[in-house]
Amino acid sequence: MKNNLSYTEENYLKAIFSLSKKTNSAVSTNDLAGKLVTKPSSVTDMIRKLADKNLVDYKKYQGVTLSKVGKKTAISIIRSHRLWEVFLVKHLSYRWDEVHEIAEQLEHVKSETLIDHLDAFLEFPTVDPHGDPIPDKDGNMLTFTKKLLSELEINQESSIVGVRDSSDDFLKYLNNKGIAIGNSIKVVYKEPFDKSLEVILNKNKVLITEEVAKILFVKDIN
Amino acid sequence: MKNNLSYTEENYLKAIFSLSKKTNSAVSTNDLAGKLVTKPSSVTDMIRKLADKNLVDYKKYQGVTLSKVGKKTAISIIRSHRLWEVFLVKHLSYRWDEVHEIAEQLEHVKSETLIDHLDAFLEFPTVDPHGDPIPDKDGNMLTFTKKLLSELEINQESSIVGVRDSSDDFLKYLNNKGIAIGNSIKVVYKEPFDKSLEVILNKNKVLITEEVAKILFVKDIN
DNA sequence: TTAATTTTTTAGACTAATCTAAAAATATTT
DNA sequence: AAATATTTTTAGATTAGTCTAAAAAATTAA
Repeated sequence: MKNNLSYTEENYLKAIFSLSKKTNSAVSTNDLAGKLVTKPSSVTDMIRKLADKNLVDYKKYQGVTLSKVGKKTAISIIRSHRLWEVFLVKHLSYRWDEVHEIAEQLEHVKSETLIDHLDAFLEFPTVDPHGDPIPDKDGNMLTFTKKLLSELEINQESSIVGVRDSSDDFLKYLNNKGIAIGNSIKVVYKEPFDKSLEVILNKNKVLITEEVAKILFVKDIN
Repeated sequence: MKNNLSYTEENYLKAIFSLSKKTNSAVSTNDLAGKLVTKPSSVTDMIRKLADKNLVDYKKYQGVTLSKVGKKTAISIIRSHRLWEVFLVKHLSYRWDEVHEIAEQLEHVKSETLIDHLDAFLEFPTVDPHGDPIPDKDGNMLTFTKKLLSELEINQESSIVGVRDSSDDFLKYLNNKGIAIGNSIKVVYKEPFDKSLEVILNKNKVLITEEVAKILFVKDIN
């Protein structure tokens, strides 16, 4: 039960989790090296080590998948990361585009109880400041398919869950328009000519350009 | 200005700081090895490295002292540690005897701004849950000489700043008697026979045994 | 002030995580 | 299916932090 993984091992598990989520299959050595900004040979070494610890399943040249324990571990690190992000934004007045790097460090703090205490203090949030779901202590989390606003069907009730990229200018734009994560949004008309969208945002009719619609993530409601 | 020290280097600086505080002179290789639970040869190696980075002053066989930069760094780590302890006790409902280990990890999280944000969130506390002073962002902190209650002179107004050792039983005892950090305390009579103390604690007369008086830390007021 | 003891340093080795360069396996093209 | 290209693994080296064992310096005792 006592894991005691190194900072590095934990980051590998997270990376494997996130890559296998996308492709839904075994993760290649090369992709992992890309994600972790390291060399494929280093990845092979580390995967071996993780396989020895039964955290991943691995056969030479076949890529790697998380074992049950490995997946559980990865999810608990993601939980930690996202809860810390909530803390930083909600209580330490960071903006959600500033917190990733700090949470990358905080997520590795080892304690049997810390994250559950933090969770309670934050009143059991279910999404982080980027709109990503936070696993609960058993590893369950909301599943929704995040898509770009530009891909949303007409009249589909949905809500804003995040942004793809976050320049300062874009954040100011969102602020100006009163757009925030959690807002309800529905496309009522797509202008064919310039692909701009007429949307109902928090009960107000607003015009959104294609450029913006390709940065905002939304999810369908129910 | 950009330090970027390793976890280990930071712990050496902290250890040197705390040992030189006590003896007020250069710290010996052996003492450092004892404090850090490592071998003297390892200490020599690391001190070399810290000396190369101008964090300590070191001459072979002469022990080591912190440089100006080294001292500043050590104090900022201590600041971080103690602020995190306040957070854990005040907001995550840990007891003050449970937080050290977690704070040992949190103190090493690197960010230009994190600790100042945390400080503001906690409303600029000046002492940690053990009663130790918290340096402000410029490194200044309250200085007081912590002593055992058993060493306190008759009629000296003082306050409780911490405990030396913290068993569960002792914490329960403190709870029972309504004794907490920050309470005002004054010895009005020392019984020569059993060395028990008659004290005024928060305006109430209380009897304290020698055993207890040797666990409680107090400081003189003004 | 020598001799014995203790402290500190040096030399050489180990582990974790990484790297480069080369070899082996797999995948893609023709 | 053979040739070519790509991916993955292996082999051997490097760095940080540690270790043991032995040598050197400093301290204490006789």
